[in-house]
Parts: sequence; C-alpha cells; structure tokens
Amino acid sequence: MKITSRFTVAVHTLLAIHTFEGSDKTTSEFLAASVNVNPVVIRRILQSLKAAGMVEVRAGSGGAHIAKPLEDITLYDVYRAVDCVEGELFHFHEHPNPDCPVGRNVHALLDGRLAAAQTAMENELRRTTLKDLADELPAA
Amino acid sequence: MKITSRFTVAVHTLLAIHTFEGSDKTTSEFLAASVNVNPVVIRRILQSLKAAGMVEVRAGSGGAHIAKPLEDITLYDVYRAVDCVEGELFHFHEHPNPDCPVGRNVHALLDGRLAAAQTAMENELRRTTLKDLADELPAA
DNA sequence: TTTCGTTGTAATAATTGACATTACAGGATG
DNA sequence: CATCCTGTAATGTCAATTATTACAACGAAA
Repeated sequence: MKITSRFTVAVHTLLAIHTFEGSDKTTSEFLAASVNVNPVVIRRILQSLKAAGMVEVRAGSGGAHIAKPLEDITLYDVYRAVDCVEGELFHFHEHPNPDCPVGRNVHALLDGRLAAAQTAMENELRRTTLKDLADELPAA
Repeated sequence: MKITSRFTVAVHTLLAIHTFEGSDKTTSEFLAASVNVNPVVIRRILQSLKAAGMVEVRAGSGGAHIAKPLEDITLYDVYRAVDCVEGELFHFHEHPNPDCPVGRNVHALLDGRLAAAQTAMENELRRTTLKDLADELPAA
C-alpha cells in the first residue's frame, strides 16, 4: 500500500507555480503539462491547497498563485492539505474476538506504538520547507 | 490510504500463538477465531512469517509454533515479513514532463526526504519487540 | 455586453489492491 | 486408511485512485 500520489503531485504543483508565475499563465492545463496528469486532477488539488491557504486560484481569468511564503510551507503541511492519510496510517482489523485475552488487548497494546511510528514519519516531513526545495531547483 | 491490516493481524497472530501454544492446538481456525478473520487469511500470513523464520507450521498435524525468541522479533521484522509496503511508502507520479525544469527535478529533490520519512517510521517500529508486547498482556 | 478562456465540480469508467470465501490436493498421524 | 490440517488457486466483492468528459459559473477584455 502506498500513500497517494496526490501528495507528490501537490508538491510538484506548488513548485511549478512558484517557478512560472510571472513568466507564464499558471493554469490548470499548464501545470498539468508539467506534472503530466489530467488538468482536473490539478484543479482538485489546487482546491485543497487553497483551503489550506497556500495558493490563490482565480476563477474566471485563470492562473494559480502562491499565497504564503514558501519557507512557511513544510512537506507536512502539504501532506495534511491533500489528506493523503485519513487519520491513522496503520489499518487495524476491526473486530478482534473480545472473548480472547489477546483479541481483547491487541488494540491497546499496539495503538501507542503505531501512532509513534506515524508521528516519527510526519515529524520528518516537517523538517523540509518548500523553500528548501525551490532553492535546490536549477534556475528555470 | 492505510497500511494493510496484514501487519496488525500478523502481530496479533504471533501473540496468540505465544499465549496459547501448550494449552491449545493453534490451528489456523483457532487463530482465526481470535483475530476474527477467515482462516485462509491466517494461513497466508503464517506462510510469510514462516518464510521469515518466526514460526514453524506443521502441515498435516496442524498448529503453529513460535520459532524464534520473542525478544528477537521487532514490530519492524513483522512489518517486513508481511510486506505491508512494497518498497516505497510514498507514491510518485511516474512521468513528469522532462522538458520542464520542475518536472525534470522533482523526483531527485523529493526522493531523499521521502525516504528519510519512511525510515523514521520504520526505525520507530524497531523499538518494540514482541516480548515487550507479550509482557504487557494480562495473563491468559 | 458579448465573447472567450478558465475554474469548479459532478458523473462515469478503468484499474488496482484488500479481504472473504469456497474448494480441494497433499501432508501427517493415530 | 481415515481424519485433521495445511498450502494454494480461483473467484467475488468492495473501496480508493486516477483519468476523462461535460458543463455551468465566472472574469476580463474586446
């Protein structure tokens, strides 16, 4: 099982807007060409990013723009914005047998550990900002 | 997107074998009753655990047994054994536009960071052994 | 104000993976 | 050899992802 590509597509999209706004009209179609997905996919992701206050999208005239300094957007923020993982990363089998001492307790035993693992991953995503990435991009 | 429940089912299964072998015949059907899944699911997971040297399963006579000290089995080992995540946790969009400076470079920019996040999660799983869990189980 | 390019969003389909379930051949043991 | 089991293939269902078409609403410019 993999985390949906919405996440990497969203990061890609933000970097592309940053790179091209000013020189090009960053429409969903333009962005879709860089990412190589359907423009509708980009529009939906832009909606999520807009809801998170990261971009501004103009309805009629077209074009998306960065609405927040890149150094204030971490990979974790994007990950959250596009909702890659609803709630828990690990999937529990729902109905262990309550009449079994193991079944009755697995959930409690594991929950904390699994949450810690997920948090460790998420904290690692917090360490990178989009500015870090933009700075490493060769000049357009 | 969630990581398959095979992982938590496998941990549950190992703990159940540990708890009941000696007092009960730990057949796939018996274990399935504790976890509350189909016995075939258990048999398939037992195959993975056997391949990883964690259990021994007897073909004709029935019953699974722990084949390795619980303190030598970490959550990470189980996670690996059942192959929750084939390779990379994060899913990349496969064909970004190579003619775009962003498309050409996103992969390289992100790969290291995403791998670090995944590793952080996996390292956290290494911190818990099945013995830790078994010790916290109320006596059968 | 009409036109034109874009966004926002619904509807639909294709694809994929998980999990359940049935079925049965082939061990092991009394 | 009769009886439990395991090992595994085949099939079905369900949910989530992504692609794609279609179109109403919107904004700016002619």
